[in-house]
Order: sequence, then C-alpha cells, then structure tokens
Amino acid sequence: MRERICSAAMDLFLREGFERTSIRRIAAAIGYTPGAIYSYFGDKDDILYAIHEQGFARLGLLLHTLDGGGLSARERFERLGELYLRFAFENPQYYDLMFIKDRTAKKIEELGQWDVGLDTYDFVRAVVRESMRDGALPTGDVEAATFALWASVHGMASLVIRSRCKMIPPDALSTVVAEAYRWTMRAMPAQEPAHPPRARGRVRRSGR
Amino acid sequence: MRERICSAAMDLFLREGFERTSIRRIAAAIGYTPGAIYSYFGDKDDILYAIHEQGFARLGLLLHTLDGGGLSARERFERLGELYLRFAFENPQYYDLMFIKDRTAKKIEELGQWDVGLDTYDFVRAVVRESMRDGALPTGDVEAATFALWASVHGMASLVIRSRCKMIPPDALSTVVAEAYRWTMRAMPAQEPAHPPRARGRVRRSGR
Amino acid sequence: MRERICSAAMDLFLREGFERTSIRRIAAAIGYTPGAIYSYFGDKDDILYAIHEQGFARLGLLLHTLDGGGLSARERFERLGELYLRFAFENPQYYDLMFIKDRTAKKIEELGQWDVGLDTYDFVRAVVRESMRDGALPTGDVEAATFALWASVHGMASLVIRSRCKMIPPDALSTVVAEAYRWTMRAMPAQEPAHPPRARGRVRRSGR
Amino acid sequence: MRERICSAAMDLFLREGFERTSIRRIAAAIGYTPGAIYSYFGDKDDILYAIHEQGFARLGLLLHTLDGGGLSARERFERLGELYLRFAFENPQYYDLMFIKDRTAKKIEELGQWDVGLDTYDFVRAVVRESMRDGALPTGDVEAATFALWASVHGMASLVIRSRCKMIPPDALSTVVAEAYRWTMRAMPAQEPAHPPRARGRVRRSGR
DNA sequence: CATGAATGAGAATTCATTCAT
DNA sequence: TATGAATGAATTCTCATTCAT
Repeated sequence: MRERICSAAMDLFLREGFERTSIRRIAAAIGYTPGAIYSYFGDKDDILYAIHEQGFARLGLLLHTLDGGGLSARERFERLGELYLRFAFENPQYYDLMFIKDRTAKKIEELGQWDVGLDTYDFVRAVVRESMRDGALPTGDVEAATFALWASVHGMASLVIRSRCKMIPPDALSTVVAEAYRWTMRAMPAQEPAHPPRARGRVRRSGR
Repeated sequence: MRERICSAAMDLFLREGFERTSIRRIAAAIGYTPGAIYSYFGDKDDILYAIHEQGFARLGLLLHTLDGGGLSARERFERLGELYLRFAFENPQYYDLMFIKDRTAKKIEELGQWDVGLDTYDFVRAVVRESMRDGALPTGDVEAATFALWASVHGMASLVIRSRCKMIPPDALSTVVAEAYRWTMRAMPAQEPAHPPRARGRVRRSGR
Repeated sequence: MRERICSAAMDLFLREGFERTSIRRIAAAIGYTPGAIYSYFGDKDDILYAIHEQGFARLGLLLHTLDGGGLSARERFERLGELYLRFAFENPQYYDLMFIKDRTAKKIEELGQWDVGLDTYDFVRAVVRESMRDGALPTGDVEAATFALWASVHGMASLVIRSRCKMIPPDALSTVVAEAYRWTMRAMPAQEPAHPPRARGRVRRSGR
Repeated sequence: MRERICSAAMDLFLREGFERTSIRRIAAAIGYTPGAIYSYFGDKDDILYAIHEQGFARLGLLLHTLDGGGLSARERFERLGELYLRFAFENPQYYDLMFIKDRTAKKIEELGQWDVGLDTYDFVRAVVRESMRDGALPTGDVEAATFALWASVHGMASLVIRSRCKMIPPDALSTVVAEAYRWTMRAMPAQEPAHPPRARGRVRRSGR
C-alpha cells in the first residue's frame, strides 16, 4: 500500500529524475490507476513527505549507532559528521528530498510538522552539548556550534549533490571532502573542560 | 530586450515562485507574445542561465571590494565569508539559482560552460592560498581549505534559503549564523607563517 | 471510444486535410478535451496507425471476396488488381494513409509491426503463385511478378490520389485507368501450364 | 539568391527531413533573416515549387539523353523506364517533391501551371506513340499505354521511397525492381510493324 | 535588399486532480 | 478499495508571415 507507492516513487526519482516522477507514472509502476493513489495519499506532496519521513528514520537509525558504542564524547562528535556525510552520499535522493528540495519544506510548513527533522537536529545538538560538557569541544553557544557543524556538512553534501563541484576532479572529490571535514573539526578542538562536568574530566586529552 | 525579460523573470520568481514562472507568464508580464521571447533566448533555461550569470557578476563585484582596501590577509579571509553570506541573504533568489537549483547545473553542464562559477571559486581559492602564505591560516591543502570554507557558508545560506532552519527563532537566526561563522573561522586560526612573508610574522598569536 | 476518435479523425482528414487534423481538433470534434484522447491513444501517430489497421482490415475483406467464388486462377488474378484499384479510388484517404503517407511508415517502423501490411502482400503473392502454377500466368520469379503487379496498380492509384493526373480529363480518367490496367494484364498472359495442375490445361487460349 | 535558397532547402530536406525544413531554418542555413526569403519567394510553397521545377529540368535532361543516340524505337522505349527509375532512386527527395508530395500538387493547382510536368509527360507519350508507329509496341490507346508505363515505374519508385517495401530484403530490392520492370516490358512486346515504318498502315497483326 | 522585431495561431503533450461507479 | 473516464489548465516551443525601418 503506502509502502509500495513510496518505493515506486523513489525508484522513479532514481531512474527518471524528480521532474519525471508524476502520479501517473507512480501508479503505472505499481499497476494501479492514478486515482487509486489518492486513497492512500491526499496529495502528491504527501508522498514526498512520507518518503522524507522514511529518510529521517533511516538517518536516525544511522546516527544512533553512535550510542552505546563506548565512544568518547570527542569520537562521537567527530563521527557524527562523518555518518551524516555518508548518509548524504549514499542516499543522495533521500538527502535531496530531506534537506534541499523546495516542496518538502513547503509541505512541512503546510502541515506544521517540524518534529521529523527536529529529532535529528536535537540529537546533533545533544551530542554537541555533551561534547562541550566533556571538554571535547570548546565551550560556547550550543545552538551556534550545532548549526556550524550542520552547515558545514550540509554544505559539502549539497554542493556535491546539486552538481556544484565539477571543478574538482571526480576521483579527488572524496579526498577533498574528507580533508575539508578535517578543517571543520579543527574549528572545534578538544579542550580541557571548563567545569569538569559530572566528574568526568579524566587524564586523557590533557595534552590538548 | 534581454534585460527586460530577465528582470521580469526574476520578478516572477520572487512573487510567484520558480515553478510558476513560465515563458507565457514572463511574456505576459512584459506585454509580449511567448514567441517573442524566443528571439532573445533559445530556451527557457537560457533565461535561467543568463540570470545566473548576472548573479555571478554581482557576487564578483561584491567580493572584489576586498581588493585594494588595505586589508590584511586575515581580514580579507574573514570578510570573504561574510560578504558571501551577505550576498546570499540579500539575494536569495539569485543565490538559489546560482548554487542550489538543479536546472542551472544541468544547463551549465549542457553548455560545458564552467567559467562563470569558476571565476568566483578561483577568487576564493586565491584568498585562501594567500592567507596561508601570509600566515593568516594554517598551511595545508588549499583545495580542501577552500572547499571547507565554501561549504560552511553555503551550508548556512542554503539551509536558510531552503527553509530548513525553522527551528531557530527567526529573530535569533542572524545571530546564530554570525556565531556559527565564528566557529568556522576558528577552524582556521591565524598562524606563525611558515616562511615570514613580507616581514609580517610578528610575535602575536604566539599563544595559539 | 477509440472508434469515435478514429472516425472523427477520418472525417477531419476528409474535410480539412491531414495537416489540419490536430489532436485538438479531433477532440473538439467529438466534444472532448485534448487530454482525453491520450487515454485511448498514446500518441497522435497511434491514431494514424489504428486507422491504417482499419484500412487494411477493409482491404483484406474486399480482396478475400475472391475466395470461394468458383473463379479460375486467371480470373482471380485479373480481378485482384481491379479490386485493389476499386478500394483505392473508393477510399482515397485510407489508401493514402496505408500506402503513401510518410508518418504511417515511420510509425510502423517504430513499432516493428509489419504484419498488418504483410497479410495483404502475402495474399497477393499467393494469388500470383497459384496463377503461375495453374498456367494462368507465365512462370517466373514470384516475388518480382507480385511486385510488378502491385507497383502497377499502386502507381495508378497514387498518381491519381496525389493529383498527378490533371493532364488527363477527369471524365476520361477511369477509362484510361481501366485501359492501362489492361496493358498491365497483357504483361502477364495466361499460359499453357508447365505441369498441368488439377487437369485444367484446356484447349482455350491456344491462339495466344 | 533563389539558387542559394533552393539548394539550402534541398540540403535541409536531405539532412533533417521535410517537416523540419522551415523558412527559419532555411534562412539560418544561408545566413539570412527569415524575412529576406520573402524578397525572392512569395511563399514557402513557392520554394517547393521552384525546387520541383529544378527536378523536372534534371529529369528532362536525363530522359533526353535518349535522343539522337541512334537507338531503335524499342530500345528507347525500354530505356525510358530505366532512366526514370534511375532518377527516382538517385534523387528520392526530388522525386518525392515532384511526384508524391501533397503540397507541390496543391501549389501547381493554385498556379494553374501544369506545363512543367507536362513536358515530361509529353515526352514519354511521344516515345510511346513512336514505338507503336514503329512496331516496337502493340498498337493501342497511346494515352493508356503511356499511363500504364508511367504508373508502373512510379509505383515501384514511390513504394520504395515511401518505405513500403520493407518486406523485401534491402539487398534484393534492386534485383526485384529490375525483374519487375522486365514483367512490365513484357506487357508491351515488340511487334511486326503493321506498316513498315514510313510506308505504313496495312494488314498486319492479323493474329490478334 | 535585408533586418529586427513581433504576432498570432497553433502544435503535441503532460499533469494533478475529481468523481461516479 | 479501486477504476475508468474525463477535465481543465498549463507547458514549451515552432511556425509562416508581416512590416516599419
């Protein structure tokens, strides 16, 4: 039902591009009539929205692999961006839908449903906050730091996905991205925690 | 002529959105027949392309105000991103066309015309390279540093423009962005220049 | 349904000419929206193709009246061309579509669907072959003889239909055609059959 | 001038097809403005007409090579069709324009200008008449015989040119055509001249 | 002789959507 | 739940032609 419609839609996004993905085509792909789709989705953009939810579910799963892995706060912080980028490059269609496409934002606004993306954002913010508390990051405005991190990785992802990096040789691209991410990480060096949070500040990282 | 068509098109982008901007409407807006447009532009996307060129011309002008202002390399470096962000927020439609929109990229690829954007990219890279030479930046991979800087500001700009920052209160947004940019700048601290260029490298910043 | 569309199209061919027959007009003629047509035909040329199929069905029916009429091989042979010409002159629009118009051929090639016309061609060839076997025709290359016969009648039909016979007074035309057909028949005189088939070879025609 | 326009038009017919040949394109091909064409031709179809005249001039030249070659009447008669077919297969675009295309006929009718084609037709008729006179052909209705000959070769040419012979293997085609032409010639066997040419009209042809 | 500018008409096609059944 | 039929609106684009300059 809804599942089949969504996956047919994603298929079309991949194979034919977003513009070519009409309700007619989706219906044809699953052997139904256009009208039938409207039993499950009120709107074409509702399909988009559902797929974007799926995307966030996937991304959420991926990011939450950081939990309980016995990672240090700094490691969690550094891996966070890497995982985000991995998601983006491995699921460019999803990523586009979730973070770039106009219509998704319009639909979200229309529904007033911000939770979906917020969960992820909150998770990132939590990691950032924790990192500051642990001295894995210089203390500062959590919101701004979160946004800086996010903007940085989103910038890389969206420039690549929307074909703005053609001046970088394709085979050098992943290196450049990785290297650029390292620059970003450098913006946020691990610190001696200002106020040892919850008696955590252990010996490690003393050198930094 | 072409000017009138472009500005009518930009007008429509603003007022009605991109999808609603058809050749018909553009023609109607300037009191012409659709066919007349085709005397000046071979294609709908040619109009896009022309506007995007205009946008880069504007951005170029703005960025080049950095030249000859007697600024230090570090100042140039830091103001570069600020100017870029200013451009983005003051001309979101242009910015979208230039750095986000799909069709622009497609048209560019079709034409094989990368120069337009490259000029700007080269300018940024030149600033980065110079900054490294002058110790205004840690030495390192110029390409990656350029990309990191660009990605960071593009990330902020595109998240805002494509309405992905609704969780940040609108009136706090500009502060968050400014603050986030400071984080980014911190990634690239001024350094003791490797090879004192033009007798600059003084004692300052020794602590870092 | 499809029937109504086709007959409306034929109507327009007749009344307004082929070039003037657009999907818009067809739709208007049957009181529908252009889009509605596309529920029944994928393409403008699909309509052409359907009509051309109808035409071949008609022609097939007509030619098959030769079967089972107790006709001698020679009679069948001679009447075949007459029926063909009758079809052409009575259904010039169909004939044009089936045997002259460019787009039909293009569509056929596109579909790789040669069967429709082949049925008819095979029928003609069968008649020719049989005629040779029965001595109703000099023995020889069946393919070439079939083609010669077909070309001859097609030539007459298409010259008339495409208005290349204006130098022949209209009221003399049918006589000229009939007389010309007699010349063609003379090319293929009845013969003493090589191997007397079904004990036919009677004395008649001895004088020739 | 007119020459250049015509040859550009022919070029386009060949390379892009007839439908794609617009006045705009012709103009572009010779580096002029569409409007300029109208200084030389009143109409798009006037160009067609001019080209069709050229075609007839060419065909005329070709057919007139039969004159003065010391050929017997029968030889002239037989070669006439061969030359005609050769012209058709070597200049299919011209042939199409001259003998198949609708618009040419319409323009001719509009102008009331039949002479162009008539010259050729008269030439054929003259050959036929002479052949009869010389006993190179059975005596009979000259008009009908002319038409029969013409229809036969036109049929072959137009079936091939308009792609109705796809059931015949391409490499066999020229053989089939040649063989079919032989059947046609057989329709019109050489005869003992009734009246030994120049000193004519007597008892002969008693056998018929 | 030729341009440049523009018209007006029309082309095929596609789409999201609706609704009675 | 799903279809089949249809709408209505729009889309890009192409064309022959005209005409003042």
